[in-house]
Amino acid sequence: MRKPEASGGGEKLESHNSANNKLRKGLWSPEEDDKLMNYMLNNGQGCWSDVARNAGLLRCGKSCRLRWINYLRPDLKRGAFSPQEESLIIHLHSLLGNRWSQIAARLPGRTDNEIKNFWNSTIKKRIKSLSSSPNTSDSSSPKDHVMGAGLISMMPMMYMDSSSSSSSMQNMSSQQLNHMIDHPPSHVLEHGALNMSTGYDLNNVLLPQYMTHQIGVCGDHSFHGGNGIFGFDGDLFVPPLENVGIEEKPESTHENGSYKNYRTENLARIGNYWEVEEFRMGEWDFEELMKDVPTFPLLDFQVQ
DNA sequence: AACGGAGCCAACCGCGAGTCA
DNA sequence: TTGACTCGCGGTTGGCTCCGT
Repeated sequence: MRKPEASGGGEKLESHNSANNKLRKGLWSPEEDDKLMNYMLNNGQGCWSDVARNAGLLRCGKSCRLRWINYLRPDLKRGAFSPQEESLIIHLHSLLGNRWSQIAARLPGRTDNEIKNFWNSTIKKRIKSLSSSPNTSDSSSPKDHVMGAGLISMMPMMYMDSSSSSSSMQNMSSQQLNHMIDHPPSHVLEHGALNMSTGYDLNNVLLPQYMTHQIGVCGDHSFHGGNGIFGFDGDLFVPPLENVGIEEKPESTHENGSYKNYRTENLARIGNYWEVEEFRMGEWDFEELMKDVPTFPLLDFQVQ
């Protein structure tokens, strides 16, 4: 947190304005929040520097925008991330990398800043701590199929080429691991860890393990039954992205289309977790998938 | 009770992209 | 085409809170 201060700065160009010497920085006071909230509710969003001026705030437009988006917006969801949201973030991060705004757009009520902070603190820390766990080298270990051990075996492997070995992952320094977590190799972003047709061995550890953990993460939290984020209906596993707005595509499109739905053959329950004993993967072309990204439905507050 | 370290998270910063005159 | 300006994004900072000693 930053202490409120009455210094200039903020937006580059606004700093040219001598009046900006009075611009406030740092934490927002309740009075400022009230002013901005009232203005936004009455007038809607316009030019942010006008918002700042017209609302009677001694803030730069940029600061007003940030405050509105990250804190005052009425549709914001408060509180801790649910297991489903956590799983979705991990999944989306594996697809999108550090594109927090795009990830946030698929989590109603959550902001990019919130997700970024959550990732950098909670998830990254968890991944790191688990990476030092001796269990993570044995992908066949049952421990690997439950929440916790799953995250680390999932994340780095998603970023690995199938020719890489899990043991080489273990030899990575934490710095290297950090960098890889933050910056997935380009081949992952370009071709996608989910591009089943290019070099990812679907029949062994990589994706089965990943999918297992998606399930494991959810545990009893509404996964089974199809009402959760990761809907599960009969033996058809619905890819999470579909549930957050990707144009639905028929299952039979794998020849010319972009992907085919996952299909689980058998689910085995291990304690509170579900494990996929065997399932098949269809094709899911990442580039095709990403073509849809800009066309995802906007959240309500974005459509104005 | 006091202290210090670690973690969290609100907010800032710099940059690139888009728009318009 | 160019420059001024705004917007939005991702990375980073640093103050507050929590927790262990």
